[in-house]
Amino acid sequence: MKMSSKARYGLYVAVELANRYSDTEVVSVALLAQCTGVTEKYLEQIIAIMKKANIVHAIRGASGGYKLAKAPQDISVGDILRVLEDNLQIVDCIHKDCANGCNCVSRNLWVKLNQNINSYLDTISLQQLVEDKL
Amino acid sequence: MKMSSKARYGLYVAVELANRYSDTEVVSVALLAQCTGVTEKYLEQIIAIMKKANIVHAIRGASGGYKLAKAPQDISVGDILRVLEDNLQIVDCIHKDCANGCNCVSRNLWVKLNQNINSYLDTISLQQLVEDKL
DNA sequence: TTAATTCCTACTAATTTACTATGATTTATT
DNA sequence: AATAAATCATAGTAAATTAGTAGGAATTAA
Repeated sequence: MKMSSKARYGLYVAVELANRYSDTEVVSVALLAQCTGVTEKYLEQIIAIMKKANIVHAIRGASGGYKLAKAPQDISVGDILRVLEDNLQIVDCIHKDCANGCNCVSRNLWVKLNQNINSYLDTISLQQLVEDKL
Repeated sequence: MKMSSKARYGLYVAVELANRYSDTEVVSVALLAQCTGVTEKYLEQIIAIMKKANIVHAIRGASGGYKLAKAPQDISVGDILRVLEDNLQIVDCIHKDCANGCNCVSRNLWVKLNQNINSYLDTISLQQLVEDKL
């Protein structure tokens, strides 16, 4: 039950973009890689997922880069982590038809735990996170 | 960020033992394996961890088996999952000295998320779980 | 003495994660 | 038009973790 590097790095990227948030400027992967200490190539893949989920917006070509698709106060940490961490689902069987062995009282626990985690992470905006107001 | 099979199976075992809780009777691994659909050999390893953590108590020899070390209302789901799921720690870097790259605002988030998960799971006793009163 | 059980520990197969690598495409700048 | 700086797309691989399998020793009730 570890948060993956993918999700952690993705959040780091979001934090860096939030710190540099502006209507006009974009940030290159090269700079994000430098700030986060993650390779450019790996970040590209992670950012691609975030782009697809409309968390970041890209400008292609020379002097292109990435920016947040919305203002930091309008993006929750939950929004970001869900797209990078398999919808923040703690166990797979919740939505599966697990006829065998799946103990239903435990299953209810997983559902509640999921709700707990998601609703907590949804209360925190990227803005709050960068201002360290948790 | 998936709960491991180890932790899930361990909780299933705890639920089965809670359902059969009595001062005198013990339950064999063979029966637990049958109820949970997990192999005896794998359950043995999982139960060994739970025994070491004083969650279950063992009686060796013929007609031996396992029982809960405490009453179901005195064991929390958090108690069980922590011993099976690396102390329910969502990221490793929290207690490490991560000089490079570790973005501290994110780190605070992991700490809070951990607290959130642990405190939720600590409010739920095995008794509540088996009575499905979440 | 036997059979039923827990206990101990080494090994292995499968899966997932975390990258690396290559190159195409796009676009501002000169 | 050429160049350079950037994103985009996708295949491959190495490392780590997870999830078991396997064999047998130790214990104890019957």
